[in-house]
Amino acid sequence: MIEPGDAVVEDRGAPTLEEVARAAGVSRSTVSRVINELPGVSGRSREAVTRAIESLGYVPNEAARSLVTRRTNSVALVVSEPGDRVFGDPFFAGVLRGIHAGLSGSRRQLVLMLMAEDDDGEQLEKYLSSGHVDGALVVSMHGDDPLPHRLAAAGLPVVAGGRPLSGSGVPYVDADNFTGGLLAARHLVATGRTRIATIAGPGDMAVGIDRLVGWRRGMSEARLAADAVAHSDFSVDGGAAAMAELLERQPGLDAVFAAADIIAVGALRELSARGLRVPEDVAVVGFDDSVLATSVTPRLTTVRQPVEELGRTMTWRLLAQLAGEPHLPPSILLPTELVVRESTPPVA
Amino acid sequence: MIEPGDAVVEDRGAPTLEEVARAAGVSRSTVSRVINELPGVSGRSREAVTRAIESLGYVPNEAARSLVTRRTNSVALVVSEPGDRVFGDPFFAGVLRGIHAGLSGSRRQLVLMLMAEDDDGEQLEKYLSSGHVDGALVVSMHGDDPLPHRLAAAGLPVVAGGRPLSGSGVPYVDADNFTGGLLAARHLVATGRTRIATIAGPGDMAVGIDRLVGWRRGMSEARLAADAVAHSDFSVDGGAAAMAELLERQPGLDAVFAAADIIAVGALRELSARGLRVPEDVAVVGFDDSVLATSVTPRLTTVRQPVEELGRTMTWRLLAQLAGEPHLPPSILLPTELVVRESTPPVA
DNA sequence: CAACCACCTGGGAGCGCTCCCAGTTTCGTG
DNA sequence: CACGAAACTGGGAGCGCTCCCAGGTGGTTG
Repeated sequence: MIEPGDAVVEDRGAPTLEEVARAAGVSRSTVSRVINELPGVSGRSREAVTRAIESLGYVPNEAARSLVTRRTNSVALVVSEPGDRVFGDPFFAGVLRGIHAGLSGSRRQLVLMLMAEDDDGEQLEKYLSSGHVDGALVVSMHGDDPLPHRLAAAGLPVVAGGRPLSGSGVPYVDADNFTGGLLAARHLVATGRTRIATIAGPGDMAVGIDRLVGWRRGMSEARLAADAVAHSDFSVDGGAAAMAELLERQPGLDAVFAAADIIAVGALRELSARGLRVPEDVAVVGFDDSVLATSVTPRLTTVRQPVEELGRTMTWRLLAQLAGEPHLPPSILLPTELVVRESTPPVA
Repeated sequence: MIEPGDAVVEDRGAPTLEEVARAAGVSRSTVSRVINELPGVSGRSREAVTRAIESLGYVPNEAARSLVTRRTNSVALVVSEPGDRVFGDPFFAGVLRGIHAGLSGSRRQLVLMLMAEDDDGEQLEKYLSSGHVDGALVVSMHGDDPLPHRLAAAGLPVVAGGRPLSGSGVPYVDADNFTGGLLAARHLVATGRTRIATIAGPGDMAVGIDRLVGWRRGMSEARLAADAVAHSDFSVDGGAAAMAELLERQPGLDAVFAAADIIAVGALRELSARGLRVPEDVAVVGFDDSVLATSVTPRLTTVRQPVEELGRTMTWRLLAQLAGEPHLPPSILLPTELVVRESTPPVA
């Protein structure tokens, strides 16, 4: 109960534009101009406003701003995978770091959206395509995921991380996996191996396919048979199983290109279990140049992809699109390079 | 140029409440009531509104709503660490999964905020404490991080993941690291080891301290000296270096408790490099029960902590607080348990 | 010195929603 | 059958901001 005579304490909520204006002795409009760094404000006013903002600790109300500008100053990072796989993956960690770096300085927030296991994306699609975010970065593991395309079709600016298998025209950023596979094959050939196998990634992912195709190309360049192929998911156990399968089929193989370091680790385990020495009996090349590559013995020759750069580039591409920049490349391939270590010495 | 006579196409933006109301033949208010599941709407109206919403594909404008309710329906996940460490860490991945699970069904978005390397948190603190999110989950690696406390002091509901070192009263959820360390020590004692060392985590983190203190307690229970202590960060190399240090100081040690599986992996590497066999010469216990524990040979005895549960509990605690629930526990400790594998057999 | 322009400033309108209150209808009861 | 209560409904106000336009002020020019 407020008694007459009580000092009614002023609402101590966040200060508004209006209050800043009053404190600075100018109008709402002028404060707004200062905040948005628009021209047409005298030095004197600008300074008064800046001081008032400082002393009141004013922070613009994003909701109010968003209501009128129809921009949210946020972009979504959509991970369309049960999450188990993606987080904890050093590859993804690097991408995320790149995204963050690319976003810093743009005053935009990152809204993380994980696809629920039981969700068909309906919910998510509706949410995203109805103005809650300005754009979306979609990291799909499975290249045939329809989500990126559907979001783009709904008018939301989208950049995919990794080439979507369905050539849907969604702009994407990816590492040059084809060249990576090619480099690996060429390197193994150059070291003198001839019975070269590969453990490719899943056949329904672009990474799986592209690296495999690159390897095939390298094999055919050298006129070697390119039929020792096994597939594996990105896990140690998967890699081990695939290695076992290859050894059954091709007991005499002398080299293997694994489509990921983690797969290579599994291969190492299986080779060791069978008493095969690396690199003396079998040379091994990985992919990623993750921390794994240098943690195992022997340290892995591997194909390095610019992970952080990938995240940064995705973000740049999206922000540029949001800024309405013309002549943006529809998609971008980042270079991969071979890093030679002890797992692939030249044969004596 | 719009010529007179041109059919001016109606703005095809997202439909508004007003339009839904018109389509359903009711008022704005009634539609609002339906959307917010408030009582006091006849079945007939409710149905008409539902149909209209469906057919127009209406999605509420969060900004407008947020402007008046002063709620944003989003919570921040603050990772106050350069990110390099945190993402890619399977521990964090599990926590994140738990957070997501805890959030699903609450209609709240997760806004990811990584602390920039060069930032002192000023920016972040200002942003967070001025109404941009309803609450924050703070995952700090370093326990003396002032951020959780400062956010809470600014009036933002905050739950910390991991015990903040400065006993600032911020509610937190953590694994029972003390008991974990205790269990590890007791187990090693029970298997017949007597010269037991530990590689603790960093001394400025609660995990480092609590696990160490638990181990010390276990050692003193058994009237064993608890002075073979080295510290390490959470990395393979750090673990190896610490192991080396311990072996210099205590050449005859027969067991080591590493405060993390990744540290244990480093220890294994160093032991192997020095020709010491695990478990014959030295028994090893890890912590986390991460995928690492079962990837190495021999598979590690380790202390399991309920990682996903941790994330879920943090989220639950925060949402409960936001909902204004009374009698919330200020902080919560989740149980840890020992998982025995081949790295710690009883001595013959 | 009138006329003009460039520069700056302030206030009104309105973004889409929730909340409040006043009205209207419907129903149960004496 | 009248009356009050309960159930439902609709419109106004206003959240804090941006955008637009109508002014005001000063300086330059013919």
